[in-house]
Amino acid sequence: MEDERRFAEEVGTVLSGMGLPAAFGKLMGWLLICDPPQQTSAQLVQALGLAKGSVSTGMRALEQLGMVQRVPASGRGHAYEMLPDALVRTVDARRLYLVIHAVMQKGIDVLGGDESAPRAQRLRVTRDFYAFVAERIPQLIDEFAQQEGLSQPRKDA
Amino acid sequence: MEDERRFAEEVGTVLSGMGLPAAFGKLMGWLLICDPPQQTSAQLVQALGLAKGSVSTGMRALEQLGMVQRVPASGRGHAYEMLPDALVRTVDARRLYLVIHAVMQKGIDVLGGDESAPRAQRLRVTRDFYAFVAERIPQLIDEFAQQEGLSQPRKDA
DNA sequence: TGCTATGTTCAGAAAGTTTTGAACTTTGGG
DNA sequence: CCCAAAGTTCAAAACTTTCTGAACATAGCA
Repeated sequence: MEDERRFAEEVGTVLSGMGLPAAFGKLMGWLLICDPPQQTSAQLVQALGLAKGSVSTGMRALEQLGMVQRVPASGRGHAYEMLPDALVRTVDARRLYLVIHAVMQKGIDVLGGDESAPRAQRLRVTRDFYAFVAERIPQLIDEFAQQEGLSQPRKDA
Repeated sequence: MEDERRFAEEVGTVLSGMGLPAAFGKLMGWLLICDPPQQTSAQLVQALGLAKGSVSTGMRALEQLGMVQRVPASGRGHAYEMLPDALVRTVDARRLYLVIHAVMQKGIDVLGGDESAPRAQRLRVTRDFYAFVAERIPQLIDEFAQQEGLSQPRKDA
């Protein structure tokens, strides 16, 4: 019980060290380990000692990342439940790679758009690498999903 | 000239949006596009309008990530030069994946160490996924290096 | 060795982010 | 339709991080 809460705190610390809000990490840690897996906002407030506002904001983020889904709760309102493959989805952040790809292309354009120019080499290698990674990540995830027997978690957004 | 400086600023903004210091991003952007590729601290201070301290700190970080190397400069001191595959190296952040792997294992331990327990499922899938990714990333990088004709950028740290 | 260019450190200022909680809105039961 | 529970928003406070620049250290030339 207390160990589980401590685990949530620890995930909070780790994610915080990666530049994410601690509240976000605590919620994630708790939802990974809590019993039952469905938790209402009120329960999360209680369990983690966070303000209602922080839970609201944090859960919205987790939802938008596709890590958590709402489920009907008895009475009114809803509960949240983390998906089994929640963290798998986060690696599928193709957007990140595509942003870098775009910036590198812009750099090449600044240099006159000549890809073969020696000065453009670093930019070109970087651009191509991120394109390569963005292309490969979905394959990697599929491969894992298959060997693990998960249904494909392909995200379309 | 002015476009190039603007490019550096833009990389600063993008990386800043990813939780990294803006000065770090500006240095990276400038080193990706500058001519000549070798730049002294004084030149970086001048080009980017950063304080000496910020350049010093930022360059130390870029060096430790293996993105930049010191090269002898005429006169005293040294210059920095970004490696062509600098950003390729940053994806090879296996440490990140292994940290998450370790946290998930800890969570399973909190639950009594029984991997087959239903409650441990989310933790187990996550742990295994990060192990999988940590294992595959080097392969992915090698594959890219080969198709691009780069010498292997394997980092041992 | 003295002198200057170069580089680093670090304390405080500036900037930015997260958290909180009170006010507000929404929802659903009776 | 009213009321209470549930959820959201947002401004201000608390906190954290980055940036700056002056003081300090180091290295090489003469």
